[in-house]
Amino acid sequence: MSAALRLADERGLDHVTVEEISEAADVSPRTFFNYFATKDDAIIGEQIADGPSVCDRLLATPVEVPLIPAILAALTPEIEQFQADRDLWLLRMRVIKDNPALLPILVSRGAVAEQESAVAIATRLGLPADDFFPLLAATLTGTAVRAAMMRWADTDGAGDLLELVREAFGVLAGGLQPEHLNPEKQKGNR
Amino acid sequence: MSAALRLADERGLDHVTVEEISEAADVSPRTFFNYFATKDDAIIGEQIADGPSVCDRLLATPVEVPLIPAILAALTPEIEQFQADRDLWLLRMRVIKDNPALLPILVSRGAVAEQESAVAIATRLGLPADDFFPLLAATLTGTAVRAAMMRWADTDGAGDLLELVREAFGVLAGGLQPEHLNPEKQKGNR
DNA sequence: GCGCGAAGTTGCAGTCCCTGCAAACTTTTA
DNA sequence: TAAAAGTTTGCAGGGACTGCAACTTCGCGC
Repeated sequence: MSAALRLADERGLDHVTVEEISEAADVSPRTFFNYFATKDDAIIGEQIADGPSVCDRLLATPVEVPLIPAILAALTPEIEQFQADRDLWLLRMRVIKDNPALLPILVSRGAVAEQESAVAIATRLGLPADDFFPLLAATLTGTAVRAAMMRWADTDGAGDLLELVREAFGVLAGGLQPEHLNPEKQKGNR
Repeated sequence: MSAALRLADERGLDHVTVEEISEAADVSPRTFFNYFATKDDAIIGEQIADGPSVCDRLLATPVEVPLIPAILAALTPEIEQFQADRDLWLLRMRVIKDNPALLPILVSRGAVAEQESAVAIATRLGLPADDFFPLLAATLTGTAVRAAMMRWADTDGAGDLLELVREAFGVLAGGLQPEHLNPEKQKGNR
């Protein structure tokens, strides 16, 4: 994975062959494919295998807690994990940004987790499993997290990822009003 | 495109080769690739080449109109176009649902348009082009539209797509409160 | 140390996606 | 009717990916 990321960052993903990656990693190309189904998978990584744990945490949160804070709380440990693997993720996001074909793949990985989250949200709210709202809530919050990560990567990890996610959730909770952005910055302005 | 959709629907995308598609369409495989960069492109289609027009309409809407209604209005003609090509899109969405690998591609097509919309939103609100909010608003609304389309396809196009999009935007505007869903249905309940 | 089975690694053959190039073919224009 | 412009096609080839069978590696009881 590191070999793939490094080479893709240096030369661009399509100018790197699986043969080169495997050579850099000291394995045969065949072995590469024993671990990654596709070349792209070596860049994206196993992914936020958080599906289960996020859902578990979401279900464990008391029902009194409003939806958005509950989701945010359930997500927090994952976010912190991202920050812990800061360099890995910044490199990964840079490569993804330079190879737009990868972004959709990143999204689709989240889609599975979102599907599961949707079910958790439905049970939380006592809605039928096939209601539109839980799905919508899951995909929208997932998008918010992803946007925050992009933003984080765009600023080279200068800001605090968790804070960015909070901002994004704030906008979401506030009904997409610009005023709800950057609450802490606006505090300083008043 | 129809040949590709038909065959993919019948057998599953990975059990159809480009050679078969081109044969069904009475062209050579080489010609296929003159029109579609990838096999997947034949399924997804040229796509919502609405990028420009949606932005234009958004910029043309008076600034007094709140953001969400403005975006909804700018989107409406496209949505209606989807409904007009109902069968095409329902088939397409079914194939996409059966081949999850395609979903990311659909998303990425929208991503370009979203990027442009973000700029339009920024100018509309008088925010700097690199502000977080416009990007967030563009990706969130894009996600809402996509979720509505999925929902529409899931119900086999039974409901009204535009109405579903309105519901999704309502949830978005209402800060992700379940109460904001299905306003017209709730009317009947009161 | 020695067989032995499980697990991991590799090579090979083959399919399919996709590309550049140049030759044919078709249509338009003069 | 001949040249120009636009399309379609075949061909050669690179690279992703898979199934299979052989080969190494490693731990373990003897």
